Amino acid sequence: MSRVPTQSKPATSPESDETDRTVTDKRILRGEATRDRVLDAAERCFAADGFDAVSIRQIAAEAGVTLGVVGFHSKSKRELFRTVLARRVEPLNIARRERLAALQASGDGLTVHGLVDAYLTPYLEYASGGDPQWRAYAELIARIVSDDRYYREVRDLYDPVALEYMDAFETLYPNASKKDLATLLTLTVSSLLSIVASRERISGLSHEEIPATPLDYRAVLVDFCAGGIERSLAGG
Amino acid sequence: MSRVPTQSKPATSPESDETDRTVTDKRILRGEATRDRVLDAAERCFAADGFDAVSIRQIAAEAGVTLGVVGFHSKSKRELFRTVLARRVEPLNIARRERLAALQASGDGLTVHGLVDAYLTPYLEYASGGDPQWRAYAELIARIVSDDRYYREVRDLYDPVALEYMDAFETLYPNASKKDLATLLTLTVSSLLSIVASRERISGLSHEEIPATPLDYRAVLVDFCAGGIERSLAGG
DNA sequence: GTCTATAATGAGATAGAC
DNA sequence: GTCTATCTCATTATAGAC
Repeated sequence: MSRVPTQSKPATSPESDETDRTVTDKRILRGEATRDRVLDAAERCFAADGFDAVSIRQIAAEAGVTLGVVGFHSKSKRELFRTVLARRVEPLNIARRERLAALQASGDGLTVHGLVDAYLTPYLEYASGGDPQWRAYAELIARIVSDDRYYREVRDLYDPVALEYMDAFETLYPNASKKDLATLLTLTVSSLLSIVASRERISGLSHEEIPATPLDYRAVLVDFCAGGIERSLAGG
Repeated sequence: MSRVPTQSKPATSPESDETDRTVTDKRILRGEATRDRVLDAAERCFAADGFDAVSIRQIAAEAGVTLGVVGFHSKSKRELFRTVLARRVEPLNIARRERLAALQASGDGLTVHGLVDAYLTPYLEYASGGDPQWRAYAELIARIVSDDRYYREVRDLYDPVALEYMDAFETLYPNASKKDLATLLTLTVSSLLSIVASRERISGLSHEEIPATPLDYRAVLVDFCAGGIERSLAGG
């Protein structure tokens, strides 16, 4: 991100210096606001249609800027994609770590059901909250997880916390193999994301209306995953 | 599919008539073989990179034909996609129906575990079998299920059998709501497909090699889904 | 049925005015 | 920082030769 070089201009008076700095600050502020609008628009477009089906022109139109502006804020379409994906990882990771720490502090309270709930709920809450950008991000993640080509770009951002949860599961099932634990955690994540990605299918099969939010599925989803993990690790 | 009009040519002798028909048959044969090569190539390309990322040129190159040939065999890229998706539905549906019928014929043998196994195993077998085109198709389905934009094109082909399984589950849990049954069946399908789509993630999390085939996950997958359904319908 | 050639459109990226 | 204009390249689809 470049800055307007105020230092190179000779300061002839305090006033002019003050004016220059104000102008610069305004430009930077406006630039960051525009940048956010571009990232938000990209997030919505990528979530709705996928990386390959979206053109930079569409994103520019959605953001209300011209093509050149998008080019200024990100060098390539791929970099734009990665920026969109990366900027929301921290809040999710933090929420999951806090819930895990709370469970572990409670000592005997550590259960499969509690672990699954702690891992799934932050995502469900963001996906169901009032921020449409977070909802778009949730849909984007649900879309790319089934595509190794794109998931490789965020894997390193999400796997550390997933491994911490795997360790917690291992304290409950010390004899379980790493492979089974990794498989079951992956199935849990897939189930979580399919709640966001496949709500249309659910309502199609049940011939009922789509419930309002992914959070409405929390109970059945957590029961499904926790019950599945326990049954599988109990040995059929 | 057009045919070369042999009737418009005057038949001067039995021999020439015979020759004409032989030539025609050969042309048709060659055309169908080419058509299959195009569909196979499209199947592999769509499975590997997704609909939007693949160009018709790539498909033509993969099939070893020119651009015009692909255009001759399917009017548009989208029609080609739909043809690829539709041509393998029947064998899968038949296999699932046969297994369901066998379970129901066994009377008391009907269990959640049995139903889940019957629904999941045909796909796992095709995805793990010797035919690379079936493996590509399995990957393609796993890719598009998380994308309503494409899944709508095959939904009507798969949902009838899914509804038959839902009915079977309902005989085991008469009090369960349609919505819960649809949710749990959707979670089961998502789990199944993620075994094909997320094997790289599983091996990444477990720091082990990727097992040879999706069928290797059959036991843990069926236990997970069956245990999850039972736990969820038991009410937490 | 297959191929070559091309039309028509849209893509990503960037240089330069403001 | 933003915008206009354009370069370069790839795309889908199709018309017409063989």
